[in-house]
Order: sequence, then structure tokens, then C-alpha cells
Amino acid sequence: MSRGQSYFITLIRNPSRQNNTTTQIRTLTLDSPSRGTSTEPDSDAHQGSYTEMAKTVSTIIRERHRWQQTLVSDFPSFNFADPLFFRQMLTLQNNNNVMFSLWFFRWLCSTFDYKPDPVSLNLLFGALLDAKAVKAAKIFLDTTGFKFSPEVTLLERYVKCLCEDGLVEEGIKVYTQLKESGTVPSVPTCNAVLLGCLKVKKLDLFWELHKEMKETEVVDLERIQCLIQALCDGGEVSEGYELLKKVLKQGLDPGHAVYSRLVSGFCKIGNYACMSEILHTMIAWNHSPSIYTYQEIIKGLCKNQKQREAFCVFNNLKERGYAPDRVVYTTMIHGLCEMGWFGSARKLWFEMMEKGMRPNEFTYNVMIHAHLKRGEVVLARELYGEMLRNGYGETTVSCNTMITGFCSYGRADQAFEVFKKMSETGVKPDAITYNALVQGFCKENKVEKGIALFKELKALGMYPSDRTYAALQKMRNLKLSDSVAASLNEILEAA
DNA sequence: TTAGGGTTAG
Repeated sequence: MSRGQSYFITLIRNPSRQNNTTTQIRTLTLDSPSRGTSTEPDSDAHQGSYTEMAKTVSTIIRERHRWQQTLVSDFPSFNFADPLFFRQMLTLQNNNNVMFSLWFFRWLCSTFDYKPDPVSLNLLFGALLDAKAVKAAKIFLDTTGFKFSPEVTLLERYVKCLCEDGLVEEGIKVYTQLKESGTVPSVPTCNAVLLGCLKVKKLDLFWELHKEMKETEVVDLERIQCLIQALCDGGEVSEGYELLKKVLKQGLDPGHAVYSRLVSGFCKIGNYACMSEILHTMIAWNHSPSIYTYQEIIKGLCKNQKQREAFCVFNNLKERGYAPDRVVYTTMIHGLCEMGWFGSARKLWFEMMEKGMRPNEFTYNVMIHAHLKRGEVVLARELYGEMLRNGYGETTVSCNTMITGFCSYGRADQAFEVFKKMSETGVKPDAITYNALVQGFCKENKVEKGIALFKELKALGMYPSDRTYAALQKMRNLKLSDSVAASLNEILEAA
């Protein structure tokens, strides 16, 4: 659709081109089947002229804003509702302009006494799936469904598309309907449904569906991949590893991603022995660990307070000729900052830029946070400005970074300025924003401000953290006016 | 570059 629109804009800017199109259309009008000399063209000729006509109609739909009127006025006697012509239109369209077919189809339905035949409906539905226009396919099915039962193979493809596009619930619905109608969905369809569950992190549903599938199906390699991912996602990494060993024993290789997931899983739980075993295994099976695999290792080590080891892995990578990307640099810079190795972090920051990688909002946030933690407010502000100038807009996270930083240094008023600006620029505050501000104001004994923000937080349906309550609790020791003390009591007693 | 990765309180 956007392609069509941009094309249209080009046309508006280049009126001469539009004239050419008109000339072309006029010429074709004379040759159109409805005005041919022969009243009964034979079927081949018919087909041929339909091809030309379909091309013309496609051009008009693509280039004319009011294409419907153009079609009617330029071809008053042409039978657009001929099913053969619609099929010709579909044949002509490729993945990029299947939407034109859909628009044309809707126009046919609404303007003529058009009774779409099952073949055309299946073709259009299939074309939408080919183009991965899942949402359009869903609407198409919802609106034509009552007079159209798509072929089973198409429905299976539909399930797959829905699940891949994240519309897992709808995918499962269609999958269940298929099964209830007596169809045994193919293994790839079942796998797509399972992968969909993993995509939207519905592990319970994954295992439930898997249990149902188990009795009827052959387990293929793709299923093994799904299962290992599900086990890793659910924290059952060791069970995943057992499954991997079983598959390897059978001489099967489940593919790079599976090893990568297990490496990441073991790293997360701090089982570096198993992590290393799998790294060796994957290399033995000719899968060199990718930069993503190493990224997971570095991240896992940093999360487990093993930044030193992570830094070794990082440096070792570079020595071995790997080129860490911006994400790996950001992860490592973050790890180093957390460890207090700010000098090394800064070195990496410049090294990254020397290599032509510009920091993005993630990298900036890590550095801004580090500066604030060190009390370097001016430097943090400078970097914040630089981030904005480089086109990384203010986000909830970037504002929170500034707010929490200011609050931790007794600058709640400055934090509040950032907060006020958020509503001006349309950046949504979240629980972190409010909790940090309440704590920040309490820290400076600005109880009224703290209470006001606490009330706002509650009114927005967010949750105060334990630390926020603790900060308010501390305020009870202060000398407060009667009304403030009453508000405070009310809050704390309701907790 | 199959996909998967990185940031905010504690």
C-alpha cells in the first residue's frame, strides 16, 4: 500500500507522466475485448486480451487515486465481474501488489452483482498468504468466510502465517478448528504453532499443545529445536542438554541456534562447565559460535558479577578476529561500568566510535547512568544533549536514567524538571519514574511533594515499591503539619 | 549477514 501511495505522490509531482499513462490507457481502450471487432473471440484470444486488460487495470489502480471512477468511465462496457478476468488479475499480481487485487475484489463485490467463485477466493486468500499479508488475510476470511471454506492446505499455511506474525491465539483457534473438522495438521504446521507459543512466551500453552500432538506425530528435528528452546526458556536447561545429547547420539545435528540457546541458558544459571562443553560440541559439529553466542556469554557473565571474565572473553574475541558489534560493545561497557571500571568503559566507548559504530540510545543510557552514579551531573547532561542531537529521542528509559540519577544525588527538584518535561514531550512515566521521585523527595524531607507523587502513582494504577514505602515510613519521624501527617498515616495504614 | 542480542531503582 505504501508503495502505491509513494508512486501516487511521484505522479502528482510529475504531471507529465500522468499524461503518458492516460495516452496509454486510451490506446488500450480501443483494443479492449469489449470493443474488439469479433463478437465471440476464441478462448486464447480472450485470455490474451484479458492479460493486456489486467495490466491496464493494475496500472490504473496503482496510479489513480479515484481508480474506480476511471475504470467505469474508460471501460463502460467491459465486464469486470467475469471470474476469468479476476483470475487473470490475480495471476498478474505478485507479492508486492496483492493488495490491489484485494481492493479490486472488494470493489467488484460492492459495485457489481459479483458472486465470487471458490477458485478465485482460494487464489486470493493464497496470494495474501504468499505476500505475508496476514492481517488482510484474516479480514478477508472474516468477511467472506460465511460463503467460503478455504482449502485445508491454505488453512494450514494460514495457521503458520498467524503464528509467525505473533497472532498466536488466532493461529491456535484455526489450528483447533482444523483438528475438530477431522484434519490432522502436518508436522510443520504443528511446529509453527509451538514456535508461536514460544514467541509470545506462553510456555504452559506450549506444553499443553505438545502433549496433544505427541501421540499422533513423528518427532522431527524442528520439534527437537522447539522442545530445547521451551526447556531453556522455562529454566530447565539441563533437561534441554539431555535432549541434545540424545539427538547427537542418533547422529543428528539440531543446528546452530539450539547450541546457542543452551550456551546462553547455562551461562545465565552460572553453569560454565556445561556451557563450555556445549561450545566444544558445537565446534565439533562445524558450527563456529557466532558473535551472538559470545554476546550471550558476555551478558551472562556480567549478570553473574563476573565482569572480569566477560572482559577476558571480549578481548579474546577481538584477538581471534571477531568484530564485536554495537550490542556487544554496549553490553561490555555496561558490565565495566557496573564493576566500576569506568576508564576501561570509556576506552571501549571511543574504540567503538573509531571503528565506525555510533552509540545509540542503549549505549548512551549506559554511559549517562554511569556518569550520574559517579556524581558527574554536568557530563551526564552533556551526553544527554548529545544523544538528543544524534537523533535518539527522549524515552521513558532515558528520562528515568536522568531522574534516578538526580534523585540519588539529592537533586529531586532537577529530577522533577525532567519529569515535567516528559508530559510536555509526551513521554510516558512509569512505576520506576514515580518510585524514584517519591524516594528522591523523601530523601530531602520534601514530604508533601513525595505524597503528591505517591498519590499520582496510585491513581495511575501503578505499584509503589517496598523502598518507596520505607522512604515514606521514615518521614513519620519528622515534624509535620497535621494535614500532612494525616495524609501520610492514611497512605501507610492502607499499605 | 536465518533469528536471537544491549539501557532505567535496588
